[in-house]
Amino acid sequence: MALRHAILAALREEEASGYELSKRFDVSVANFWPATPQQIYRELDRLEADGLLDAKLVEQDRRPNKRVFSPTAAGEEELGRFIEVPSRPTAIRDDLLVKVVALDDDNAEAVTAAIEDRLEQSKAKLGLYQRIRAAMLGDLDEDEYLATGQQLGNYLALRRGISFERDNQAWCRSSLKAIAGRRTGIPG
Amino acid sequence: MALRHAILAALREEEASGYELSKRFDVSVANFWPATPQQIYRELDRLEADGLLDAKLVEQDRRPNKRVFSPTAAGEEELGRFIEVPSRPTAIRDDLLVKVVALDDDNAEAVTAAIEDRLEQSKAKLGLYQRIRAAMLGDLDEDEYLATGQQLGNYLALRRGISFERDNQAWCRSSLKAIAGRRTGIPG
DNA sequence: GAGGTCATGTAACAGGTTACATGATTGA
DNA sequence: TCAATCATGTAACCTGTTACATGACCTC
Repeated sequence: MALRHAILAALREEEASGYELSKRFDVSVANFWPATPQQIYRELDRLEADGLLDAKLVEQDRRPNKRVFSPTAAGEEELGRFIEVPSRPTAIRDDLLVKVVALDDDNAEAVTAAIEDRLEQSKAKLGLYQRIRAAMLGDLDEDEYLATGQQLGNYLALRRGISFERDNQAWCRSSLKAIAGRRTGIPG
Repeated sequence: MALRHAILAALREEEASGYELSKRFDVSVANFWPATPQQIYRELDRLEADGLLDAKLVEQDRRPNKRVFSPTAAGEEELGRFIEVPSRPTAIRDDLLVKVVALDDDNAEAVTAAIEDRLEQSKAKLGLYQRIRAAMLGDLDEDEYLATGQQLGNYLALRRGISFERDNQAWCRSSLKAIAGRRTGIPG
């Protein structure tokens, strides 16, 4: 049930509507807790019903009205409690590794293509993270940001995403090499 | 819907009952596609109903009978098709990073404890993976295994798990340092 | 005789995914 | 005028989690 807490944490930084929140999730939170707009809308309703969020209606001129949410005192407390209870170990569910364990002589080409595909995806993601990082750092270098930056938690989470993608790419490259090595050794 | 394909791939290596499969998932597949016994039993029933698995009843002497599953030709084909379709990017959902983005002066101690906890979990997991790796390698070294080992796909997936945990630990250590650095700077 | 393993399952629920609907405004 | 963006939602469905139940055997 960490989606609620991801939402509470995001709204604590800055209040937002469902639409705005889902945009923010796309760029930053998606790194560690992906969620579709539908999930977010549903959870916002529940959080409001449970008294953990305040909603206020903001009327706009040439745009649809929006409901802007921010945590209540109870919401802040709930977030505090969440931090105290033990985390379960990270669950990774990766299609690609399912394909890799199914590797055999007949599908080596398709598995290779799947890994190459992932490598490209990973490069794109890393590029995005690097741009977000540059924007966060501004004119500080990393050590300065770690010492004095405004959003240390966000920065640390972003670093996890960056090192994950780097690691991903290294794994893709070495696996491609290993599979190619086998294939050149096979007659045909 | 990769659970089905994870199961098909696992059964292709060696037929198994639901109980045996869930044990195997615990030790190796859990690395990239965790699943509870209940999920596995449900999916086995569906796979059989869809004609992708054959079930045979094995009667045992001093133990309950078991149903042992193996892929049908249609099951093999389904796995082949799965490998051809593009993978979605990995979804990581990590409680701990939700806590980290919620970091502030008041909860720094609790967040620190959560990271330390994760570091210990990660060490335990890495230890497990290393033991599995040693068992797979036997008396081969890594290069030899990559060139000639029987279960290249499994070995590559395991390597992903190992590097993920190493990376996890490096992140935990550097984050603990960054948070501690802040706290010594704060009066109190 | 208590607790663990072998073996399978039911039931209820929470969480995540996909498809679709609405309707105004803005920019190419 | 066509597509994109802003803004919110319903509905149906699939996947994952948790709790519980059964019963025999094995080991201490």
